[in-house]
Amino acid sequence: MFKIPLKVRYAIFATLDLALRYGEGPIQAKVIARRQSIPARFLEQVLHALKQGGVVESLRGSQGGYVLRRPPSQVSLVSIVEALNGSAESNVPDAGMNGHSLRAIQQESLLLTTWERVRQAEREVLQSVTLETLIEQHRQIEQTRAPMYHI
Amino acid sequence: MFKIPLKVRYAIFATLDLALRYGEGPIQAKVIARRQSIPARFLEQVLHALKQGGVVESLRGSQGGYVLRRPPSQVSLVSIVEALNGSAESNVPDAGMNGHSLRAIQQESLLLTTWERVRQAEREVLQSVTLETLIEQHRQIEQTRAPMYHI
DNA sequence: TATAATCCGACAATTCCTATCGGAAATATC
DNA sequence: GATATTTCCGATAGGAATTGTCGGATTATA
Repeated sequence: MFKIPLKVRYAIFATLDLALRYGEGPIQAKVIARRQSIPARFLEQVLHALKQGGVVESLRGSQGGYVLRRPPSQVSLVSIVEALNGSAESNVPDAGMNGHSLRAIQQESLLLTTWERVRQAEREVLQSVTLETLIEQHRQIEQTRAPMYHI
Repeated sequence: MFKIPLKVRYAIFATLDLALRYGEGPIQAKVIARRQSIPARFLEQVLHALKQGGVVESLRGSQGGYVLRRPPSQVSLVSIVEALNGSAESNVPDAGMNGHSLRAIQQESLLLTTWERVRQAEREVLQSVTLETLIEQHRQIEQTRAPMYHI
């Protein structure tokens, strides 16, 4: 239905990178960018947004970098996605609503109700997936594939 | 999480307009556009897409117009949304995947799995809502609000 | 034939996404 | 304290998607 914005993809890969090294001190944006093939300057912005959203912590200055604010098992994808959307994401078309009839406004609010349910459904799925979940799945895939290379 | 594209909003309002007059013969795009405050020329395109998606039927020539292909209770929002997206909507970044490591590809497919679940969740909600559902809700809102105007 | 409608492709305007850049602020290290 | 390193912040450019317009072809009614 809806595409994954590149921003979100980058954010997940970056946090996944941090998760794999959780507890080993801060990691620089530049390093993550190289490892994950993400435009460095763009990733800076993404990480900054993640910081504002409380997903990561930043340490400025030399030897600085980024760290997950909580263990990978506590970081759900919904927190990442919402950090990037500024968690404002008002879908209400307040502007352009001038001169519309009461009927139109009611139709509008009706639609919003439905869309709210859609968003809630999205949230529930994303909330159920954490960075640890992804890492775990990743490991399982590798384990089942590894034997195949030996045949 | 995700915004409602205007296209989709228009499509729902248009089909809702058709639903309210289901069985009364074809309705012209121009008429719907006026009633729903939608740019007429743009609505034509939207209705055309809805026709390709099998949601509406069109009757060309004088006295022509559009008709729902099925009764309002049989038209779910998912069919409307998918009609507008051409139901292709591949989210796979096949291009730009060159030179990526196996690890990156696995991460990618991992993400796709999760996103597939998100999309499925969206679909389920949208499938559960039909034009009749919306009309019914609309009536209920009006009924509960009507008494307030008399106070 | 005249009129009214959809159909179809092209295209313009606008908004959003992606990406880059320059420099300011903060911090560790020497 | 000086220097190097790194995040922080705002501006902005390029491109893609969305939104909207237009002209005329096609189809059907009367």
